[in-house]
Amino acid sequence: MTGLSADTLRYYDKEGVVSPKRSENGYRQYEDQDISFLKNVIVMKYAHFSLDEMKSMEELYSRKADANCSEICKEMLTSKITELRHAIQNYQKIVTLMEELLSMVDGVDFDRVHMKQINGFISQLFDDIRNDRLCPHTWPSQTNRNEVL
Amino acid sequence: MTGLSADTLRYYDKEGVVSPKRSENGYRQYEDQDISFLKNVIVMKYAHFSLDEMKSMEELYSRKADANCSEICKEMLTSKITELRHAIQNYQKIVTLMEELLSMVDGVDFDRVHMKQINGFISQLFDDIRNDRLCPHTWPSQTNRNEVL
DNA sequence: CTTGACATGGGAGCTTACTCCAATGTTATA
DNA sequence: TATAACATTGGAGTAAGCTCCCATGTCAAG
Repeated sequence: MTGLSADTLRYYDKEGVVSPKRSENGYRQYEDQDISFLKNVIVMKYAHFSLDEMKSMEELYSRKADANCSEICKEMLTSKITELRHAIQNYQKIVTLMEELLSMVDGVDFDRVHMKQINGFISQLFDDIRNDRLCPHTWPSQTNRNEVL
Repeated sequence: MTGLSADTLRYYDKEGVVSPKRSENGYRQYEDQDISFLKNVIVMKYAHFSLDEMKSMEELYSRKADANCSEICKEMLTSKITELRHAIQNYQKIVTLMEELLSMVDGVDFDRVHMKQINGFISQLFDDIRNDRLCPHTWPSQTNRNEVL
């Protein structure tokens, strides 16, 4: 129904992302709500949500929450929306960049001036990306052993 | 200059993504071209290119290639462009979905009819995503031990 | 000439998200 | 009732992409 493997479903259960009810014999019983959330999991996975983020979304779907979800959940949603909006804008620029590069290699003439323009465009895009403070996978985690002392 | 750690640069060198010239003493010398490509690496990383994909892009920047890159490189670029275009469309829908969910939890009334609509929207989006054949990270790799026999 | 702050490679370890295997339990069908 | 086809758990292994540690090597400044 979702295209996920049995192992993956067991893993999601173990991690607390989707924990369906169990029947008498201990078998997992996925209800409509679970299936619906699993589809949302796949959608979120597509948008590179982490399992932890999905876990916080699970509140919204679980029987526990009636109308509200925790601050953590709301903050996650808000920052994800911002992140995705930035991503859309940057992806559009990246498409332009990739098309430029492709047209360049398809064309007969490899133009150094053209290449310089492209490099300028990359620098610009690089700065845009660096200036969002919302792209966890792009910049290294700040553990930084050098700052220990 | 790029925000990447020394360890990461060494790793990229080892993996053949960016292999700068070495000076007499064996130290890595990053030239303008290398810096430029490293910025592109970060841009590509933002768009979830794998290191292997970046490696194939490296052809375009290396002194080896003058005007053309291999078929593999072109195909990669073409399919990445398509993938990103789909991603943009789906991300837009996901933003809408997340905004719906957020407004729902912020509102006073948690509406089961509303939730049904949202679930319908998720199913639709789920099908859209499933129907692109270009989302490697979303669907499980088809190793499938059951098909061995 | 020593000291300290860099660089090097090799290799171990970490995180995320699975994926597989083995031992065992449950259940529908011949 | 035996057997096959499912389910369960625990735990090990995998791949990507780093991240850290360590023993050495290089080099500029005091």
